[in-house]
Amino acid sequence: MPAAQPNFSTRERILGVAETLFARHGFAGASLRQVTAAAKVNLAAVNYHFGSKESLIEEVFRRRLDELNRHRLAALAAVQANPARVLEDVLGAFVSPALEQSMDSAGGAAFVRVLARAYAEHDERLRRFLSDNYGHVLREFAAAFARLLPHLDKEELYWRLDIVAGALTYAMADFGMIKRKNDVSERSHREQTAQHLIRFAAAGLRAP
Amino acid sequence: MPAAQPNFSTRERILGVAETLFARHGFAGASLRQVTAAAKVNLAAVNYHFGSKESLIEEVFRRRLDELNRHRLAALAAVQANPARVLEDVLGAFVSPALEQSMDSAGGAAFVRVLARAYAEHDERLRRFLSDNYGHVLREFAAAFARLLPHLDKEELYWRLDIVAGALTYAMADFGMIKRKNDVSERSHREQTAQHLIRFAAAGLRAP
DNA sequence: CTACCATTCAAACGATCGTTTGATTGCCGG
DNA sequence: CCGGCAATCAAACGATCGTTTGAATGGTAG
Repeated sequence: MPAAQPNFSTRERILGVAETLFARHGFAGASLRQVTAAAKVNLAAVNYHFGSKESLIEEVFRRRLDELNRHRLAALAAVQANPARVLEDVLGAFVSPALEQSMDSAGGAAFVRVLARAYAEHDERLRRFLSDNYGHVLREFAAAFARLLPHLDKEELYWRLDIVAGALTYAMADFGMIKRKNDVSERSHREQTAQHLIRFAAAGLRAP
Repeated sequence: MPAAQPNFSTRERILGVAETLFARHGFAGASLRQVTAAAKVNLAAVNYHFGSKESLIEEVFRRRLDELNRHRLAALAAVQANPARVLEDVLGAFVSPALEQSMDSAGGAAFVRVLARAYAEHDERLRRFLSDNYGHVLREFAAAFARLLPHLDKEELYWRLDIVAGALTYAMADFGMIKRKNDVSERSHREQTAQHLIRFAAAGLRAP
């Protein structure tokens, strides 16, 4: 059960707990009663502060995506400034901010899982929301990859980026079989994940 | 809305529609009332034929997994018989049966999505069920990969296979952004997906 | 102190959930 | 022709869902 952080405001406690429970049980599977009970707030607080469950879901995304997008674009800009940049640098600019976010905040690790779940939901409304708030970042990265992979035509590049996105989402969300061992810290486990991902994806993208 | 195939038995109609709706809305998101209405059967038929919703979910898996596992192991055995086999052959033995299954049957395409959803669900009971009915196949493939990738130690290999599994699941479930164009048949779209996947994964696995 | 306003609260709303019941159907062996 | 049995059916069960209501609370500006 997710911790209810007593020092935080009602609104923030709801967001934090909702993030964790959505990650664990899905959007349909986690009820507002479970969320408010774990957050130690009144049931009606969700509709008072957010209007509806759907708006709460969107707010869970917006809170983290704003920050994540900013960091990703900044990291990409820093990489682009280096004329000697390689594929691994651009991949790192995409992965590292997600990695850092999942360390900083208590629920950050859960958010990566929530993001992965959103992909699994074919809900049209949710996909549109993500596309609106996320699409321009993906497009900038696609352009950066295109410049480093001139041997791939546009269609081939899109195919591969789609695969990369899937692999990234999956691995960062810990959907796979690999379990973190007890003698490895959460931090170094995620760092290892990112490192393996980047190496793998770079090789896949470079394939003739 | 999924088609209710009038010629099939009540039991089979339920399984087919459930597969489609679970793929589209998730296990918690698709209700038995939606399933039975679309299948044009009585609501009580689910509990009569399957006992519970959870048992229905398991039966949706069992029906296709039995066949899929058989075909994958057969394809792997065929590949292993060839001394000149390469990485792409083993990857093909894993991907092709899923590809063919998604063509043969009406709901086969949906099943790949259901399988991907199951990974996103962190439900312990469901993961155990999948591990029991699926684990030995994954282990056989892991051994086959290990023989072809002697430069990777055991841990490194597991990391990469985990990434490959994620990429495969994601891409085959069409979770990504790439949309099938109208002038491309469903069949050739999935064949293209598989082909790109295999090429990408082979390069990623071969990375030094 | 009082009046206000944002917030919290217990309680209830109607809808929908998975499941169960008991009657009804229709086929099939004797 | 009839008894039995698997299958289907309408209806209802209690539980839980997201949401709404109206009163209680508590701090703050006038």
